[in-house]
Amino acid sequence: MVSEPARSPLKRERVREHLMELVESRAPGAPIPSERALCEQLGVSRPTLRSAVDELVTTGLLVREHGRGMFVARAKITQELAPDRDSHRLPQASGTWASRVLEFTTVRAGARVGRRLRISPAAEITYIARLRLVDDEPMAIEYLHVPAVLVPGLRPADMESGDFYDLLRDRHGVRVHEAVQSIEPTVTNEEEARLIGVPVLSPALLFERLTRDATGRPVEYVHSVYRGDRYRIVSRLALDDAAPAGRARPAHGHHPGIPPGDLAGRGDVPAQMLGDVQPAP
Amino acid sequence: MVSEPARSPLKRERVREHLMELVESRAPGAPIPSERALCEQLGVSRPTLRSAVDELVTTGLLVREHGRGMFVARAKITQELAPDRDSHRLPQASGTWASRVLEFTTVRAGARVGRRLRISPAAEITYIARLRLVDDEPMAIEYLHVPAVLVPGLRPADMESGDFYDLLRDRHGVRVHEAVQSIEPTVTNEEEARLIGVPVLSPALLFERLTRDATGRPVEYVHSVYRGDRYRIVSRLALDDAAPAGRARPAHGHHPGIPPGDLAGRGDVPAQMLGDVQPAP
DNA sequence: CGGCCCCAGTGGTCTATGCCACCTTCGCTT
DNA sequence: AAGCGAAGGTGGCATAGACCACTGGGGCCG
Repeated sequence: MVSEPARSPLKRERVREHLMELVESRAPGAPIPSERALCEQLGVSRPTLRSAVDELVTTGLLVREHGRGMFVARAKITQELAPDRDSHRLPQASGTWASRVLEFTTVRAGARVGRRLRISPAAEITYIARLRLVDDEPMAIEYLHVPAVLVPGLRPADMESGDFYDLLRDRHGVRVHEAVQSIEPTVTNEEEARLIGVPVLSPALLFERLTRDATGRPVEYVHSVYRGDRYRIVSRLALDDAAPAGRARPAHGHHPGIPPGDLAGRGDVPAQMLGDVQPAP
Repeated sequence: MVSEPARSPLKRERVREHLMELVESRAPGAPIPSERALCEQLGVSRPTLRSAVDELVTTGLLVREHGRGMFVARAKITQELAPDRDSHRLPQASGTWASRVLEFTTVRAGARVGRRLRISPAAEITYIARLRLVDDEPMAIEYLHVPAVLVPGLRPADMESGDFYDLLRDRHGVRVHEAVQSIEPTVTNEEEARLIGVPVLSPALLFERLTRDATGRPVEYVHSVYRGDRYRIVSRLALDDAAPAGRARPAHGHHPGIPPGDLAGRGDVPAQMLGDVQPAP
């Protein structure tokens, strides 16, 4: 990550070095030469130049604007390891949350979603994509998949206000009971980046959730992407041996980020998660 | 991301969809056809095919092996998020965990760590960097910072086996009580990528944790990076209205990934996190 | 003068192609 | 039988060129 004057046999590396110096010599927001001009200056092809630029865009040093040019990034999007971050952002639950429906259709479930919802791939589902906003700024994209038979007459406007689970209960007689949710890191693709307003390949959190009613019937499959530069999860962990009476002590291994002791590991984890069974051959 | 039978004008999109179904129809670790074969099958050029594969690789669905081929990624290690209900059975982390100490020194705390641990920047801390392995494969890097006065005589070997919190209690008389932990997405830098064996800029989870004893005194500040392609967090959520008597119903907003209803914007979350107080200007 | 359109320049996508580095395998050599 | 080495397949890197989509401004036309 640091200097290293050693020249790499990779042209990309050399180009990247040049670009970084170019960035540092300019003020934030300043334009840099066009791709074609840089290609000629550096004697490389455009795909090579672009691939080098891609890296700098990912790390947040450069921004591209279609039809306008490339510019030195205004502020660091993603901070590198050492979190000197002066700005520990506001608590997650703060701000005013709102939704904007991007898409609302009834389509066939298809193989993947059908498997998760335990319905036929040909069965119809209500598919809803909505943007989640906090104080009018995009925070996440949510893709909902609900078996169509469960929510007859559902309208897009229903998804822009109020609580969906309340709606399910009060108007469709469906009471959500439990959910299994997975959280993993990812990076944004083009569509996600555009919708939540961050560069492509920015860090993000990917949530997947399968919700069931009391009978165990899947009622919704949700897939959502939260921008990583504005969202984080905070948890308080009780580690005490002498826990408040009557409450089981959560062992270390129960918390993400606190692996079990070296000899403790073994594992049969729930083989099926989110209903996506993958029978080994 | 999911479903959406709508065809995109982008070939990459179409190719990606094909690849995803191909991945899901195979067991983890199974090989998929070669790049050149897939190009012919799908009628696209190799750069296009490769660009689509790139997305799935950074997403963690596919892995490439130079000279061997492409394979469906293995399942992720999963851990359960702090269970708000009594944690039932099931071990929360799979695999056999081990550690390898990379660095073990005593240094001055410095401004950043000193602030978090509530000690003088000039005070000495024991700094430990260790690699966390699961089934002998690198899973995470952990950077521990502990006030040196708390752990006199601690040796590197102590950090390679057994539970650190047990060690603190039994040998140093320090009983950890609670911790505040934040989880956020990031991407690997050069060093991290090298240590945990993933490409640079791969998705990863960044944990930060401040642990305190019963008196509220900070005893450890941990900063760790988990590879995103092999690790995820899974949580079971109880959403029932009619919750078991006497237990508060977890409101939606309390779960990451389930934002509060549109009008609900509330927010009581610890204003200060990880001891890094930053009064808003 | 005002509004519209067109056009040049920019990034975005895709193709076709070549060569290199790496891994596996299989047959030849010792 | 054991070892070695060449061949063929795989992913990795880079090229040159074409066309599309978007932006902004300047010139044309009303």
